Formats: sequence, structure tokens, C-alpha cells
Amino acid sequence: MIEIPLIDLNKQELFKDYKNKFKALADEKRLEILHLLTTDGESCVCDLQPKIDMTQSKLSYHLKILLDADLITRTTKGTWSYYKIKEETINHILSEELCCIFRPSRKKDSDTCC
Amino acid sequence: MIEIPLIDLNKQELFKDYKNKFKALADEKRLEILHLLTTDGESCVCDLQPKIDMTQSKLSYHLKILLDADLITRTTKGTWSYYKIKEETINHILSEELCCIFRPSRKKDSDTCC
DNA sequence: CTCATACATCAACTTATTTTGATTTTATTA
DNA sequence: TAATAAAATCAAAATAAGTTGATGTATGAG
Repeated sequence: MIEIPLIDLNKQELFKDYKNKFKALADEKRLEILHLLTTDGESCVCDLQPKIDMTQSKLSYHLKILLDADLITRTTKGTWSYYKIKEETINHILSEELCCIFRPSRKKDSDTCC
Repeated sequence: MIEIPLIDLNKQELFKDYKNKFKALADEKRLEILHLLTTDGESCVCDLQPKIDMTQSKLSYHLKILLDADLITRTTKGTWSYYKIKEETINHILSEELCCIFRPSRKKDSDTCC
């Protein structure tokens, strides 16, 4: 006998993906990191560390969560890891009103900005 | 001696508020509830309960979290509690691409919709 | 080759969130 | 008035997430 799901599976998959992204956004420290990456652009861990008050291992932990949620990207050059906002994802999820906080390309110059 | 915060206080306040909203969104069950309220409009707990597979106390718990985050509103009529999407908040936070999932007024009829 | 730096990862621990079942409150109905 | 129904709340248990300090692994500089 076939069970009919209460809600279709594609939506369940979508919800799971959004849940992961919202979970990654659901932390003040991580919002701070995202904001820093938005204003300062691509940065390495050692750049971020003094700007937000956090130990290196904690910072790496939070960056990994943002990375896994596809909200940022990483490129490694030698012993440095450079992190950058993934605008594609951020813009897909967040409203334009949040633009000047987390959307680099919409920073301050648009009328629709806060 | 005055400490200069690494990041200004207004932004900290903003981040705290966003964190709370993202935290409320960071759960599959709650996204399901929001989606149901989006498609079905204002509903009471007893309407929602059979549609999503959840016990009453669990449902009330999750509704309270959405309510506290200002993502939905409640009106009580007699012994019923009716919950409704708070479009103002949803639209302020989420992108238009998420409209047909969580934004009642943008449902399906717009080209920018998914 | 040795040392310092940048970063990731790990395991133990602490804290926060979710689930469960029972209870309470208020309102409606018989 | 007694019985039922809707929904909120509570306390205990179960899960999950975040923090900490230590360790590992490259890489680059001297």
C-alpha cells in the first residue's frame, strides 16, 4: 500500500534546504561575519579574527557552517583561506531591504536600501 | 575609559532581531506551518493539526515561536485561536523568489515567482 | 632543516532547543 | 450543571548546537 505524503516531496526537499540556510543565519556571530564579508569583501580568517572578537577555532567552526549552507565560498591560497559572500545564494533568499547589510552589490547606493 | 565597540550598537540590535527571526525560520516543521498558512490563509490549530502530522502541544509550541518572532499573528475567537501570516515581516525579510512559498499576496501570479 | 604562522579538526564539555505526555484554562454543548 | 473540545502551558527527557583547549597539517620564511 502506497502512503500519500501530506505534502509533496519536492517541497519537503526545498524546506530542508531553506531550513539549513536559515539555521546558518540564525546566529548573531555568523550574521556579524556575513556583514563583515559584505563590507570588507573577501577576507581570510586572520583578517576576520581581530575584527570580531573570537578565537580561531570558533571562527573556523562558524565559517564552516556558513560554507556548508552555501552562503559563502572559500578559496585557499597557500596557507590562507579566503572567504567571500556567495551573492547568488544570499540574494535568492534575502529581501532587498536587507541588501546593505548582507548584499555587497546593493550597498547603500540604491533607493530601495535601508 | 570608554570602550569602543568593534561594531556599532544599532547593528548589534538589528542582528539580534534578525537572528531571532532566522531562528524561527530554521525548522522544517515551522516552514511547513508557514507554507500552510500561506496557501490556506488564516487557520486555527485544529485545522492545521491534521494537515501536518503533529501533536497539539507540539504545534502550539512551534506556533508560539513563530508568533514571538513576529512572523505570524494570532486572533482568538471563543475557544479557537486563528493564526495568520504576518506579510509585513515576511516580506521585509525574505526575497521575492520565496514569494509563492511564504508570501500569500505574491502567490503564483507574478513572473518573478518561482 | 627548523621554526612560526594559518587554519582545520577533534573530543570533552556546556548550553539551548525540541519532544513528550500530563495538566490547566476557558468556552461550548448536551 | 456536567461533559466535551480547543488550545496553552509545564516539567522531564531527549537531541542538537556551541564552546573550549589541544592537536594536526600544511605552507612559507629564515
